[in-house]
Amino acid sequence: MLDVRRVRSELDVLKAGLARKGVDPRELDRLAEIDGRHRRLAEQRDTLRAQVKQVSKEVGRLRQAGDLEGVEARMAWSRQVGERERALAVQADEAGAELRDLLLRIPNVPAEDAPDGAGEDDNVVVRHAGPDPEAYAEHQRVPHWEVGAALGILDLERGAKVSGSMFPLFRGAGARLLRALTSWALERHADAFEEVRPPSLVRTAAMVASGQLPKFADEAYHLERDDLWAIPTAEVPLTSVAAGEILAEAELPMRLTAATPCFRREAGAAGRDTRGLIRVHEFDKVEILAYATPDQAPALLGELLERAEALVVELGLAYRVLDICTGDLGQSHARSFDIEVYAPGSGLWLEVSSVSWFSDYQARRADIRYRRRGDGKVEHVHTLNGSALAWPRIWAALVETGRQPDGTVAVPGALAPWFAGATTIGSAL
RNA sequence: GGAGGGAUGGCAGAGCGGCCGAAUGCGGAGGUCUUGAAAACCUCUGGGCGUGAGCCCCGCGGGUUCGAAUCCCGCUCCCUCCGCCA
Repeated sequence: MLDVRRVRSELDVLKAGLARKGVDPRELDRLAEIDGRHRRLAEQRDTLRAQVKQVSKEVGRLRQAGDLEGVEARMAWSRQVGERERALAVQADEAGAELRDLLLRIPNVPAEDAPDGAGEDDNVVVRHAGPDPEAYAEHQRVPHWEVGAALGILDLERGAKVSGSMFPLFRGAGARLLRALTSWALERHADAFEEVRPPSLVRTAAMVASGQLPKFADEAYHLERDDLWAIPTAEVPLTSVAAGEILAEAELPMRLTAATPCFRREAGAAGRDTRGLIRVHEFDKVEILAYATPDQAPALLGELLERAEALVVELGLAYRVLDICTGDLGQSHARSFDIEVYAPGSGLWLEVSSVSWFSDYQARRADIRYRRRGDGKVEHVHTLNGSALAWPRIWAALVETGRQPDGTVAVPGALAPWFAGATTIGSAL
């Protein structure tokens, strides 16, 4: 969430910044109004409270001295003031709750250098590598759901039987391919990232901290009986690892990586891209995440993007990198880059990674701070994260790109250690 | 799931309803001394809100009271034992 103090000191700057995300400036006026009301009430409450405290101390003293009349008089007075104090406290709390609720819904300010734009059509392609979409051969023009069914490595019907549509079931070499991707990616990040295996079910507080709640509750699976949420991404548990803590600057940047299942209801996307693996309710993903000082953040954003990109390159996929425009940035995001791979059989660019910088927006929600080395001051960290990578869409692109004239699929060289000598899927395995 | 015990500052650990935002020890920072270091001694050392007076925070949320770290209720987490279990 935003720093309320900025609402007081640089309201116009915030309005201008958030206007780039399409936020109505009147939202901020409302925020300023509630903040002012809250502060006035709190001040009045504190004044009364100070009086009660002072008089209460006198009561103690007078009782020691044996002045029972003085005690009675002050207790009566204090009772009255206390009543007014409680009434004001209720009002102040209401205003405080309203303020917090609004604050949790107002998006992060985009970074200066994020490109302007209204929506996804205005995202900027900053890099493009690999064959052009037209350059693929005819045998690569088969969609992955057909390739997968023909080779017996993807069984969407059985997945649907067990859990419903958009719950894929991988078999044989198809399942092995997913496992290989996860192991390989974790090992590729092991040089600088601590591997974590976090819980996949989290408390409401964790969902609020990273920004999924309160706004996007419909997108997440909620286990009502236990009041737990199925994580939509490892970002959620990893961001809350340091929640409520004050880290030492020497610990930063703290880099974490995790492979987890991800669950998404896709409530807003009913009927769109439902074919094959393009949009599913459950998928596996390796996430990389960092806590950093504000100074470290820009370099880390580049580092995370490089890592995600390197994986796509090693898998031999055509891809492009998009600089996400202000109108398409997520609520918590200050800056994001997406990586899309080309799937020649489906004829689609598929988003397989989103690398983002959240400035101190998530850290404020999660209350993650660090103590500066020099002056010992405490301030919020910056958080950054990225997928590296999301596997079902990679699986789709890999199967389509690697399809050979005989219908088998070539195993990417990077994954050879997991395929026991086999170089193709479909023949031997 | 059942029974009991616990939660206090970076850590350990005191705390009678009022003089407790909190003793003491350790740790950390600075200083004196020293050629340097150690030891010793001295000082400082939680977070948040507020322009300020001041206010809030002793796991979290309520309550009792003139006044709550301290009493009452609910919740969470940790430990021990029993049950169940991959």
